[in-house]
Amino acid sequence: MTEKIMLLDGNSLINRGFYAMPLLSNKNGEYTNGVYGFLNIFFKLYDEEKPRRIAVCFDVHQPTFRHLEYAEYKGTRKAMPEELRPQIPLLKRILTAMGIKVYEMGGFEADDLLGTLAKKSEAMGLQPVIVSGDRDLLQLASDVIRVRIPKTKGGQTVVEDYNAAEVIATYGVTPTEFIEVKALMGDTSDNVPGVPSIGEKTAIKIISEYKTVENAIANADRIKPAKASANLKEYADQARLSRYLVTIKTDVPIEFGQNDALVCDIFNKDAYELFREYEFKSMLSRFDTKQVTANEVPEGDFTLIKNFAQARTELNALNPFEPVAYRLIYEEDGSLAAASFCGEEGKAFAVCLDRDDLIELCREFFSSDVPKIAHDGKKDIVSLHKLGIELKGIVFDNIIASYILNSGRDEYEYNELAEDFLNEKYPSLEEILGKGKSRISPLALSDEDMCRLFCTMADVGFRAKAVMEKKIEENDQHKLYYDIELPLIYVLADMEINGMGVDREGLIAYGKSLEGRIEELQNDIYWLAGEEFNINSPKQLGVILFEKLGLKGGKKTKTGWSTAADVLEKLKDKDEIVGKVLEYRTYMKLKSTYAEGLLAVLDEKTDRIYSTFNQTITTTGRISSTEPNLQNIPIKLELGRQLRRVFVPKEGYVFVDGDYSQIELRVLAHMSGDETLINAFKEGQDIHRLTASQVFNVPFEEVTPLQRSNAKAVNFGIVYGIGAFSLSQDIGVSRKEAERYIEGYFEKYPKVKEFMDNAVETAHKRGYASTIFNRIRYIPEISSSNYVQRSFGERVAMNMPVQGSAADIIKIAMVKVHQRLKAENLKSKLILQVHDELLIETEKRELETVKKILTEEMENAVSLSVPLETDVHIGDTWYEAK
DNA sequence: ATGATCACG
DNA sequence: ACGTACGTGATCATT
Repeated sequence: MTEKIMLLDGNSLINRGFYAMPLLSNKNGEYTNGVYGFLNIFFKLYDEEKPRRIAVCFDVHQPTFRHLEYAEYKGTRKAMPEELRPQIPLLKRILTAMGIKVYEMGGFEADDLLGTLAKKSEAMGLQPVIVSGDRDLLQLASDVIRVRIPKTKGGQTVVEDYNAAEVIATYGVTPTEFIEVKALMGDTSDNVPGVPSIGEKTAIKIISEYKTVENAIANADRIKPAKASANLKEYADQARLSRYLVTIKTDVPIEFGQNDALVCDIFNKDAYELFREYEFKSMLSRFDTKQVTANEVPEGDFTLIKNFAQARTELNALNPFEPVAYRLIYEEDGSLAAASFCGEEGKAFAVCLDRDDLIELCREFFSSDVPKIAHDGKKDIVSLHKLGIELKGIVFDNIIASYILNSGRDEYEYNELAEDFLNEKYPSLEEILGKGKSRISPLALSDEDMCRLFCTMADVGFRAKAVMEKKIEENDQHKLYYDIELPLIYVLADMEINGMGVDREGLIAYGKSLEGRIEELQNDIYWLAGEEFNINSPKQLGVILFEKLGLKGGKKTKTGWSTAADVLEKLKDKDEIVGKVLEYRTYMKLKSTYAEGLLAVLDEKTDRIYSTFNQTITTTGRISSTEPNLQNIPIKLELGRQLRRVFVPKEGYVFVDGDYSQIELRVLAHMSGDETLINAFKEGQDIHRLTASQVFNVPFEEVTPLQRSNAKAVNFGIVYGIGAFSLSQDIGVSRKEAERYIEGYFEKYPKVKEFMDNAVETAHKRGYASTIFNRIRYIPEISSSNYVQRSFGERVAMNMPVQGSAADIIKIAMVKVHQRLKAENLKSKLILQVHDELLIETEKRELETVKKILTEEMENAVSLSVPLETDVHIGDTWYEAK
C-alpha cells in the first residue's frame, strides 16, 4: 500500500473553522474557535486517512509576491479579524507539540507550499492528500493527488473528495483547465479580478472549447456572448494577470526529503497539556490518559557493580534498620542472573557477578535481618532455598500489595507499578528483552542498559512501596496485608518447597488401566459413525453427530456445533454413540490431563510433584495452583477419584485433611445476618434440607432426596448471584418454577435478599465490592450500559464478598497452622490448599497434635456469628483422607 | 493465540 | 428483545 501524506492548508482551514464555530474562548479569555474548528476537521480526516506523514502549510503574514504585484495594481486584501489573528500562532504551537511539521515561507502562500509538497511527495512515491477549504486547490488534483474540501452541511462536516476524474465530472474541465476557468471568472474573496461579465458558467464554456486563456483571447471574436467577447479583448492583460495569480506554484524552493513530515505520536504529553489549557475537552479522550499524564522519569544515582568486594561494601553501607528494596533478576530457566538494591529514593546499585560470587553475596544479604522490600518474595524464597539460602526479613512485598489494592490486575512488573503508583512510564521487560523465541537474557544487555534497568526496578520498588503502604492504611487493609497476605508468602513457599508425594508406579498403572477402555470406545464410535475421525475435535465430532447422524441439537458456539457435555447429555437416548462419546471424553481427560500430565511434572529424583501456588491471580482472593494444578484433581466420579490413591505421604507420615463444611453459606449467613440461616448453622442443621423445606413448603422431615438436591442447587445459585434461567437449566425445571424457588428463598431468608441488594447498590456507588477483611475488587462492569455486562457486574458484586471472605478465612487458617507447626517444632507440613480444604503431611507420632492444630486453627480462624465446622480425615493416600 | 471442553471449589 | 451462575487451569484442535 502506498504511504500517504496529508497536506493541510492551515490558513484556509482555520478560517473556515473560525466562521463555522461560535466564538469560543478558554478561561483566560483566549479565543480558540478557529483552532478548535481546524482540529475537528483534522481529526475527522486523520481518522479516515491514518497518514504516516502530515504537513500543515501557512501563509506568512506579509504580502506575498503574487499579491504584492497585484496590490500595486489594486488595493489590499481584507484584514484578518482580531479574534482570529492570535489563533494562528496558537495552532502552530499545538501542531508542533503534536509533532506535526509546519511549513511557511516568506513570499509564498500556503497554496504554493501545498502544491510544491504535493508534487515532491508524489515524486517520492507517496500518495498526497491535500486538505483545504479553498477550491483553487482543485487544480492540483490528479490521478495520484487527491484534494479534499470540507464543507459544512446542515451543521455536519462533510468532505468532498477529488481526484482528476471527480474534477472533470463536477466542473466539466480538467484540473489544469480549472486554472484557466478561475482566471476568467476571477475570485473576489481572493482579490483575483478575472474578466468582467464572465462568471463560472461562461468561463467553463469558453475553456471547454478553447482550453486556455491565451487561446481564448486569440479567438475572442468567435466567443458567444458579445459582452464576454468584448471584455476579453479589453481586459486581456487583466485575464493574463489573473491566470498568473490563480496558478499555484509547484516549484517553491523548500527542502522535502525521505524523513520529513513523519508523525509518530501526535497524542503525546505536550499536546495533551495544550489541549487541556485551551479546553478542547471533547478531544481529550483521544489521548491515552495513562501515557500523557505520566510524570517525568527522574534521574537516578545508579551504579553497576561487577566486583564482589565492592558489592559487599555497598550492601554493608546500607542502613540495616531501614527497609531495602531489592530485585532478584532471573533467567528464563529460573536461574539467578543478577540482583539490585535500593535503600533510598533514587539511589540504587545493580550487581552483576559470577554465579558463585552472586550466590555468596545473596547468602550474606538475604539471610541477614535487614528488613526487605520484595517483588514476588515467594519466588525468591523458593529460588534461594534451592541454593541453600534462607530468605529472612521480608517486611513488604510489592506484588502482593498491588494485588491487595486491586485484585483485577494481571501484570505486576516494575513498569506497571511505576505507572499505577508513581505515575511514571518505563519500558516493559518485553520491550527491552523481546518476547518469545527472540527474547534475550537480561545479561545480554549492555552494561549501561543493565544498570539502568536493574537499578530502576529496585528504585521503583522502593518508591512504589511508600505509596502502596499509605494506600493500604487508607483502605483499612492493614490486617489483610500484614497479618494475612504477607505471612502467607512464607506458607505458600513452604508448600511449594515440600511438594506432594506421588506413587510413580501407581500413576503409570492408573494411566495404563484407562487405555483398554479408550481403544474399545474409540472403535465403537468409529463403527457407529461409519468412519474414523478425530473424536477430540469438537468440529469433526459436531459434523458426525449433527450432520452425518442427523441428531438435532442447537448450534451454540461461534465456530459451529456445540458438543459440550450438557448438550450431549440430552441426546444420550437418541443414539448409542452419544454415551460412548461422553465416556470416551471422561477417559481421555483422565489420561491426558491427569495420568500423563502429572507424570510429566513428577520429579525424577524425589517422586514428588512441586506445584506453584499463585497468590495474585484471582479477582476474589483465592489462591490458584499451576504446573500442575493440584486444585482440580478429580473427586466427583469414582473413576477419577481413584487417581487420588496415587497421592501419598512420605515414609512414616500420613495425610490429615481438613475441610470447611459449607464455608460460603456460613459466610453468607454471617454477612447477611439472616436469623433463620444463622440459627440453622448454630444448631448444626442440614442446610440443603432446610432450604428445601423452606422453598418447597414441606416439613423438614419430609424433604425428598430430589428436593434436597434441587435446594442445594438453589443454595449454590444464591452464592453465584442467581438467575432463574440458569437455575432452571441446572436442575431441569421450567423457568417459572425456578423463579418461584428463588422468590421462595428470598421470602424465607429476607436478610439474604437485603444483603444481595445492598451488595449491588454498594458496588454501584463505590465501584467495587469487598470482603470481611476489606479485600476489594473493582467492578467497572456494574455501570455498563450493556445489559449483559451490567448483569455480570451485579452477580460479581453479590459473589465476591462471599467467595472472597471465605478465601480470607482459610488464608488466616493457613498462616496460623503454619505458625503452630513451626512453633511447636513439628515435622508435619502443610502441603496443599484447595479453597476450603487443607492437607497436612503428618508425621505419624504427631498425628493427634496435628489433628488438633488443624481443627482448632481452621475453626477459630475468625469469629463469626455462626460456627465454622471442619471435617478432618486421616488417610494413607489422599483418596482415603477425603 | 484462541476457543471448546472439562476437571475442581 | 436479549442471554443466561462465581472463581480457576490444562489439554487438544485449529487459526
